[in-house]
Amino acid sequence: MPELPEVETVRRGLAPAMEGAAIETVEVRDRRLRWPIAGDFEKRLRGQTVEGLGRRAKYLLMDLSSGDVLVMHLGMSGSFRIQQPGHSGMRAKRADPESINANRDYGFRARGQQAASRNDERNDKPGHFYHDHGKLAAHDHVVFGLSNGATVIFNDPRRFGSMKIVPRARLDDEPLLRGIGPEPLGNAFDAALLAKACAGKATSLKAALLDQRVVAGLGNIYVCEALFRARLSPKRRASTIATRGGEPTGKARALADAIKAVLNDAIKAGGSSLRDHRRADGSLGDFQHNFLVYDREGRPCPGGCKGTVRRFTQNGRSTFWCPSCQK
DNA sequence: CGGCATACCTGCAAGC
DNA sequence: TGCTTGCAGGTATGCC
Repeated sequence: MPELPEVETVRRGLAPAMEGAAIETVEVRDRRLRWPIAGDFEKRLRGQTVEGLGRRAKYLLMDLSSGDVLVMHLGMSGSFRIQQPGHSGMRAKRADPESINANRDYGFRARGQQAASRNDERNDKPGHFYHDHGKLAAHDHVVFGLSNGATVIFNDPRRFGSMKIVPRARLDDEPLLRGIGPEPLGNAFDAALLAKACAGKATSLKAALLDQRVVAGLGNIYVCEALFRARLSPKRRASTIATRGGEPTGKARALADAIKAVLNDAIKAGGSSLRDHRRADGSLGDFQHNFLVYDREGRPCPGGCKGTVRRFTQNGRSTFWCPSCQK
């Protein structure tokens, strides 16, 4: 699912619910993510206050009062949702967006109702919120119960996502993050930096932009979209947008501008919802309606050039483009 | 080292 | 209807 705009949307959705709250309970229901969740995971999180929620490339970084950072990746199918006290965790069907909040129940357990898990028992008394573990769905792998009553749930059908705890002081040495290129929405990113990263690269522009060492956070959708906006061919050698010294050409400027614009537009729309990506509050992102070429094979070129959007496989993944105006 | 294929995993749609 | 096939938003790993 998620590229930079979707991860940023998730971050913005989770931050208000998590920052300043303590993690009271951690339930790992399936440790088999991309790598097994470490054995001390729960112990290192329990009791910690969430000091901040950041993002680097497609990673979410949860800063904890212990000095640890929880480094999380959504893989292809990961998502978070928040259950607030007083709301059920039922998710609306896509065809029925109005029902998102329709299925309420009480955040206080009715008398005689069984606690759903041992984690609930400590809060299972009148006047205390319980963490609503009773509404968990398939592929809900990690459940955080917060001191403010909210429950934050990580769901990931394909289990390509990951969670790893790293001491903040060693974040710079973390292999998952080390070597990642510039943040495309950061101040440092510009045509010169992009040109330098592409200089000398024999591979295609498409492959170069997918390489997280060149630019952070782009994936298949936004690479296709940025290349279209810049009218550059995905097949072009990456080195051809820089001069020999790594100096930017006009093409590098166009591409850097296109990358920033498409990411900003997508974040503004709350990301793209292809299969079931949602914001953490359950609402859908809208940007998929603004795709110009991605998943639009056979349609007329949206640039009005009389060409047709085509699709071909490049490095094992679908590329969508307009061969008549992307050069 | 750079560039490329492969592997990991589930769900869904299309085709037979 | 039910089966098979291919494809999906990512990235670490291993091979040349």
